[in-house]
Amino acid sequence: MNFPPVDEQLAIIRRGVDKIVPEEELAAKLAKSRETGKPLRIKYGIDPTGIDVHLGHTVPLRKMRQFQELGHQAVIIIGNYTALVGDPSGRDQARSKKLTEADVEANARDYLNQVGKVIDISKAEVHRNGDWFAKMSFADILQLCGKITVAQLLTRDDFAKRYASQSPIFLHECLYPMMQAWDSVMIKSDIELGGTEQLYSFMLARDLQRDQNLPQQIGVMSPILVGTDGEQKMGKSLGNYIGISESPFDMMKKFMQIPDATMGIYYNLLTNVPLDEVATILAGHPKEAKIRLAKLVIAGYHSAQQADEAADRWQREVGGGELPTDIPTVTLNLTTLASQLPQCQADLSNGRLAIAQLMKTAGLVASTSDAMRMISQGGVSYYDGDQPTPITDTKLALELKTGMLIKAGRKKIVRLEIVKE
RNA sequence: GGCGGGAUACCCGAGUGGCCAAAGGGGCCAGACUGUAAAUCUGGUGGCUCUGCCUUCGCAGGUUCGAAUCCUGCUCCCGCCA
Repeated sequence: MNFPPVDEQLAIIRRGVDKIVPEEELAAKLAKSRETGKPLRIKYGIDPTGIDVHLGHTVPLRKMRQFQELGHQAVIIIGNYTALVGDPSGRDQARSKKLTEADVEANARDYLNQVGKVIDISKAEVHRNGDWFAKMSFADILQLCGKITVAQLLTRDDFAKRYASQSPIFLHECLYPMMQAWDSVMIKSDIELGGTEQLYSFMLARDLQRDQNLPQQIGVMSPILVGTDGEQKMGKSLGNYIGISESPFDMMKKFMQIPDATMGIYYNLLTNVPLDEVATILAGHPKEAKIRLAKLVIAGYHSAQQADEAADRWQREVGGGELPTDIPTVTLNLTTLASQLPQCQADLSNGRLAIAQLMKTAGLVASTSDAMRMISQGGVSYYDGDQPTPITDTKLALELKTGMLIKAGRKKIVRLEIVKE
């Protein structure tokens, strides 16, 4: 195996990385691997808790990919056993829901599928930590526990906080970092990838590796990726994420809405564009820079062609104000509608419907009050042909025609299909 | 166990008998501007068969012509003491 020179490798590894601990050992490890021709074993562990992989998750995974491209060995740990515990990292409270083994396995497969879009899974080793944990006896576990003190555990920020505030810390949660560290022993990792919040577990792994007379791993920790709001950590619950399984166009729209100031971080962490080139790009027009960023990332999960198409479509439909190409159709059955909306029967028998009712029925708004507000603010129009007709009368009884478009606000639009029976 | 404070709309938070569908801020929605970024400005933000009507201020009851506001009980939260 021929590895690139250590300096070159270091430059690639360091990019976009927050902390390398201990940093001074990294060069030596790389040098040794280069001399002996032995690839380093790069560990990345995840808990199969049902993850919809988004760009935030791809940051360490991309780092893994880079290691693969440098010739090192990717080792993915599926924490099927640890998933039964729940990672306490960064949590102020113990996790409540417990997963079944079947859930965990299904999640694991789904996860590997998604991960394969970032790393070369065919060249990666995949282990499930249940393979070794399930075999351990209680005596084995006790022995392992004997290597960690409570004081050590309490150096963890999250545990310390919970302890101080007298929130419960369950014993099985205390074992979580130990298990994660033991994984490193079992697979003889040289480098572990993860977020900065993993520092404690990474260091514990070093202790256990030393205890087993193994070379100690180095933690390579990525920063947290901010979400599309540019402020908070990308995550599902905040709705500020871009999922890697989303359609090119959906990704495109989300990319174009990130704050300008966030582009630099995204370029750094989500692309391989050399950093000096990134500086040049960012010095140019922000819109162009954003489109370029979006295309680069989208191409990685779809294809360059699809990325271009998504960008063109965005220019037309969003930038250019053309009607979208994927307007959903709403079918209105006048007969059933008449029974659902008795107060509108007279209008319906003439093929008409009060605009607020129409908007609510079509799912454009949540309530008729909402519809009324939007109309009075000039946010609603309809297309009976190519040109929009603004609606200003909140009580308008619109004559319904199949093919007619109703637009509410900038983003919502539906096509009507009228059925009479 | 004792003492005290609190629970208000998506969130924070004002409101201590009528002028309260409830100040203010955040968020969100619509409009203007624009590169659907940011910033800024305007309006809006319980529901409805909407110039009016109905429901909401932890839960249940009571006082009153009238209650988010007063009284009683209950639930939950937070401080301080034991």
